[in-house]
Amino acid sequence: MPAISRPTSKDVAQEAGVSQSTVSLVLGGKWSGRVSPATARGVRDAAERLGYRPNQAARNLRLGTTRTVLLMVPTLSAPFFGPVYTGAARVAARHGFGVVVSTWPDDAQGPADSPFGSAEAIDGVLASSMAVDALGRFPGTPAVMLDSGPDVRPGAPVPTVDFGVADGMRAIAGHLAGLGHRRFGHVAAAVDQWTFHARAEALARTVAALPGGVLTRDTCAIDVTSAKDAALRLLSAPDPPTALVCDDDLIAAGAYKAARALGLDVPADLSVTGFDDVLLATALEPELTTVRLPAEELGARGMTALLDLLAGRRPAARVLPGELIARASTAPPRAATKGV
Amino acid sequence: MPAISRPTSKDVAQEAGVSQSTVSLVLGGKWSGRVSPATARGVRDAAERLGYRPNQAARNLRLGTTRTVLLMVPTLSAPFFGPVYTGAARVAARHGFGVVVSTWPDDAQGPADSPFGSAEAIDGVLASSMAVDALGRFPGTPAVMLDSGPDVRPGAPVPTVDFGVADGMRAIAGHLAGLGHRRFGHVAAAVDQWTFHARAEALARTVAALPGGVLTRDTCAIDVTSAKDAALRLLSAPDPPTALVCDDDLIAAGAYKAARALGLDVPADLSVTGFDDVLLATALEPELTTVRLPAEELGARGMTALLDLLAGRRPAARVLPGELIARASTAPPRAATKGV
DNA sequence: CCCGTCGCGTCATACGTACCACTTCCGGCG
DNA sequence: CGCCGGAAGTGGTACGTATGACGCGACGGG
Repeated sequence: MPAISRPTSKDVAQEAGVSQSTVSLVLGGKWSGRVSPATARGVRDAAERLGYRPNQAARNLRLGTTRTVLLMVPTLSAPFFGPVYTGAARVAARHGFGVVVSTWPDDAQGPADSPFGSAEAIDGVLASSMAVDALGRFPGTPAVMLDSGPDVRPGAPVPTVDFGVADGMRAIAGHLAGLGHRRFGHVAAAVDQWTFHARAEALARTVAALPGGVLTRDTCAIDVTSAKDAALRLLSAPDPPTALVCDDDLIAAGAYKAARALGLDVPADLSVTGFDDVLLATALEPELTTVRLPAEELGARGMTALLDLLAGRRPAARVLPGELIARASTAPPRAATKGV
Repeated sequence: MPAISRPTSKDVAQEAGVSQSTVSLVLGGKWSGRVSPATARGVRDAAERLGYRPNQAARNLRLGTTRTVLLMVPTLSAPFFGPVYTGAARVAARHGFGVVVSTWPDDAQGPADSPFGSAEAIDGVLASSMAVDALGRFPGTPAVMLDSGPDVRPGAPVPTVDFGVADGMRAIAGHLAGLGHRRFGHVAAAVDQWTFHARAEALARTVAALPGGVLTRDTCAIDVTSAKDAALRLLSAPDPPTALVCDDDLIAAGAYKAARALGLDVPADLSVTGFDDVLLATALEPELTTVRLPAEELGARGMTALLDLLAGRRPAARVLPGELIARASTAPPRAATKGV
């Protein structure tokens, strides 16, 4: 299999009857006063005729830059990170940058020294907080953290783009409190990440500030069955909560299952809320009240910050507000309804 | 901002007191009888001390290969393609290859007209059928198609890895027929792709071969509300179907909503089936009977085929069987139950 | 008539790596 | 003693591109 070698700029030069330098000038676009329009057209035609595509490796070597950034996320199998990629890739493409994705620790196999294969020709790194530990693999590379909280790496400050999850959680709690709920159950993700700690703390503070507010709490993995079990534990306590606040839409799906298993109707007997507003939220019955986190914009903003950093500008830290989406899974508690 | 230049193999050579050639030999691993163990250790130590990382661009240029393949999918925001990536990346990493993702037509921007557009340094392309049209952007590049059907590109044969969707659909129809269903409604995706054509044809043939079998059909986009509308149309016909066969799990979620809107219980009044077995299938209530398509294995097999192709081996076409997953959304029809 | 200038291009080089061809050292054998 | 051969390592070059430093003819002013 003789790998057919693609035409080089030298071939184009020969075809057009000019020198390789001229080809480079013309195709590089900076020939304003150096090449006559006629010659430029000839070069373009020759390139077209031969189907010339510049060799990226040579260009990268010459320029010392790859115009490629690495997006590090824990997984693409979860519904949340696809849109993050989409937003990041859109902004990158607009600036002529490419994006390579690395999932970590999903890719924990292969040569242990580099789970990233040959993708190390990188100008910068955009890393989700869940992949923060892998940042050390790229010392000296400009980086931006996503959703990691404001206090990551106090020694070596790294720009961050975060969600306003605390505000989002306060909005949820306020919404439920406004409906008359006082007994809250928190089905929390057992994941040691800033975003979940922030959610838990915001909920706890809001409930504590509510006259008569009571909060119970249980934890689970981010999957349906584990969430169902945790919800069952909360609901089988004496004086069970009238509203389950879930850290995540998928966890809320587990809460639905728990309610169904106990013969409770959502939302008449039990209000349930999620977080993130992934596709699932509108596929469930009833549709889920949740907080929309603009994942695509997170990727876009993060990429913008990273490109700023690469251009020598200092990016501003940025917080993207979450938005309460009130759907059909929340309603006044039975007791309150009776009370009125 | 003086971009701090990383150490090169020349720096390592100086540090170790040897020539650059020797550094290359040692770090390249092919020094079996050419370099003394003592020298090799010295080189390794020096490299470690300086934190040397080889420059990928230079290596790519020298070797004429990038050890990187492009995965082209329509989007990462849909739940199906994340696992495809995961499987592909796992196999690639095991062989020292990296994967870059391109979503298309999601990324429909960029200076595509210029030959200096964002041309990627790529050894091969792994393309989902939904992105088949973009293959033309990489002429002469080895490629493997995923889920495109056996007859794509008759002129220039391209290896393919497909799902056995026809068998999967026959399994669904057989399962429903075995429960006693005779009146089927097909909520079909209005997408012009082989996989959906194959599903429709397999279902039509199976129902036609069933004594007393009746099939009605309506189409929708792949989203919940559009699917709900299509399902409502099918269910509001005279003599409505007792089972809705959906092209996709998300469409099945729409069918659930239609059933609920009409006051029908799933599965007592209406059986519903999906396709793909994405995360959603077990989050719904009742859990969805569907066909599991091993998406991760599709990516893995496709990558294996592509690496074979790159190595000069001729990959065998491969079909991955779908597996019927009978859950709680299917049951005998009311009429049949009464009949017994 | 000569020299500066300008428009149009070309020469040469460097980026960092891998690898072929070559040299040097040195012990052993005829 | 001379020669051979293997071990150990080095010199040099090429990959394809971008770009600063030049060449060169023509034109025009002094």
